[in-house]
Amino acid sequence: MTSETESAENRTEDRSERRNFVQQRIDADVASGRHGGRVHLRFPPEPNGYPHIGHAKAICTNFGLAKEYGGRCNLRFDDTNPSKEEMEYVEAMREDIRWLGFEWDAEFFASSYFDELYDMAVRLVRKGKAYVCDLPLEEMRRLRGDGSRPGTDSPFRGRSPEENLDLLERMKAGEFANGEKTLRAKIDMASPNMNMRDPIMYRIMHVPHHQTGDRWCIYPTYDWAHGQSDSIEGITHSLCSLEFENHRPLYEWYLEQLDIEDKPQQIEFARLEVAHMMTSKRKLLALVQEGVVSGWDDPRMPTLRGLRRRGYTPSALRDFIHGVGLARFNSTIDIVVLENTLRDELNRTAQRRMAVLRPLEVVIENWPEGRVETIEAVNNPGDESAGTREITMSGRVLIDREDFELDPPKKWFRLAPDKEVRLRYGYAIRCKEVVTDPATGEVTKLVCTYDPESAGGRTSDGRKVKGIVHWVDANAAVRADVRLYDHLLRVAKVEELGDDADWRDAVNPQSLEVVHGAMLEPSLMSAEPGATYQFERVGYFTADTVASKPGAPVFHRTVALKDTWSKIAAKGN
RNA sequence: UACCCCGUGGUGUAAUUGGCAACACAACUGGUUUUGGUCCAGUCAUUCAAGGUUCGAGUCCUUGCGGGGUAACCA
Repeated sequence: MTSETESAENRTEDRSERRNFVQQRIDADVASGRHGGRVHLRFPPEPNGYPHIGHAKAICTNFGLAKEYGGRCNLRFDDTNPSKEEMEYVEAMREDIRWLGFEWDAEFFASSYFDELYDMAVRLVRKGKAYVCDLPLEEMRRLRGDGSRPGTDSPFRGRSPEENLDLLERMKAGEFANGEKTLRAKIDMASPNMNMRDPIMYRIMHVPHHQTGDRWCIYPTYDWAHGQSDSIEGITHSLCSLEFENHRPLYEWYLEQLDIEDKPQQIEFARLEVAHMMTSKRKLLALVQEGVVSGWDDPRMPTLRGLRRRGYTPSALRDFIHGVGLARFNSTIDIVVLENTLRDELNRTAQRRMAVLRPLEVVIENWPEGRVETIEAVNNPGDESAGTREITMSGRVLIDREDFELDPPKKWFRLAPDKEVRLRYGYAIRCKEVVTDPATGEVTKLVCTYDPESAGGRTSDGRKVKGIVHWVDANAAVRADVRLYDHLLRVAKVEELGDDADWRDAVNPQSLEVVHGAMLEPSLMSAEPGATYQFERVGYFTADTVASKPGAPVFHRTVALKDTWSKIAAKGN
């Protein structure tokens, strides 16, 4: 039983019940035979940054939908602006898509179509539907007007197709400087839709391109490239985010002018926004550059490599995205939903271990001198096939400082003076004496007794021991650093701080806490980097793939366990 | 300001297209439990507002209110 198959099954099951608006559209098209009944999608990232959780939504949606309909999905790098793009990001994207569990049917670059796109532009020029404009940036902006005022025709709008053709060729040949001329579609300067006010198709950029080198010095804009690229690839449904809504008429206009028959359909849906996460490339870059995080793969980052290193699994991410659904409404989902999806999976799959983050020594005074007992511990109570392991117990154990209170609050059923708790898998112990440092008042040691009849969950007289604490054998435990991560943002959204606040104030200054000298069950020493365990009663922890050394893993908290006690404590006090 | 899109529990999505408002998470109650975890049971909305059409409206129409997007030679 892998989580892979399980989540796939869930999806199929859901298919008959809940259909989002995109599925409903595709259902209708398949039924009516539009596009010949084909479903062909594409995922079109611009290679200008590391993929993050937002990309995961688009990836899962496009590849997932294609799979669901038995259709195809291409990977297409939307590389029309070489000044922002790099091969590094192309590689990262490929890697992360595969990690998420998807494979593209074909890979393309928008730049592969530069020749065809140019020929199409020539056709539009010949038809009198495009012209070369000499207006400088500022002037063009002024003449475009704004929402309440119609624009004014460019003085170059009336150039003849012959003149335009000549100028376009010379633009392509590199005769002009950056910004000196543009190719514009001739549509309607009075359109209420700004995108239709003679939008730019080509701009001059004397910049080398990671795919085409210095072959081109004019580059198509997104609008001019996108629909045509879709059409060339035979895309049926072109999914994009909501902010492209106003571009749809232009998308369709170009296809119409080019007499394209089986037109791909642009469908917009809302981006994913997760509270306490940040997906602005600019801001993430700043965090990396300013050393706030250790890199793009820092386990606090919302990047797919950050989440991967943190211990997120592809299936948990897919399940999360699937659960969020698709809509045309901008919403923010709470990060606890993401965390819960992960916990849900890890609860089923992660082996249990014991680890004490902040050790407190417990001496068991009636434990027979020198005796070491071997105890069999279950690896996963919900999965018998996970088997068992052996741990040892001696007269000196370590428990977590959080599990002892000198003056316990109400409903406390952990350890306290003269109170009894059970050591998980081990014996019940009672606290007889508390040793404190006379200088600081800090508790340094507890002296306890144990009930020799209390192995295996019972007690000598049948009394109930409500509290159970995790522990390690002081003589066998191994020392390690453990990193505790918290949300990168201390507020749900950066915008909460107000318009003139510095977004850096939204960053949680305590997103990382390093715990030195945690004591772990010895079996954890052989943990493979990337392996995730549940530290019982504490949370899920992953052996860090970067910081771990052979035989000396460094663990970090992937996600904490649900903590009911903190709620009770908060209410009761 | 103009144009476009969108308003369903605390959150994210459903509602057989005009027919008993459903699912998940969160929260709260209780039960089980050698993890205060898991698991189980239960509780939690007259669908932004007003009006209209209709036997019947979350769904259609009008107006208002609220939120978002756009007004780059970015995508």
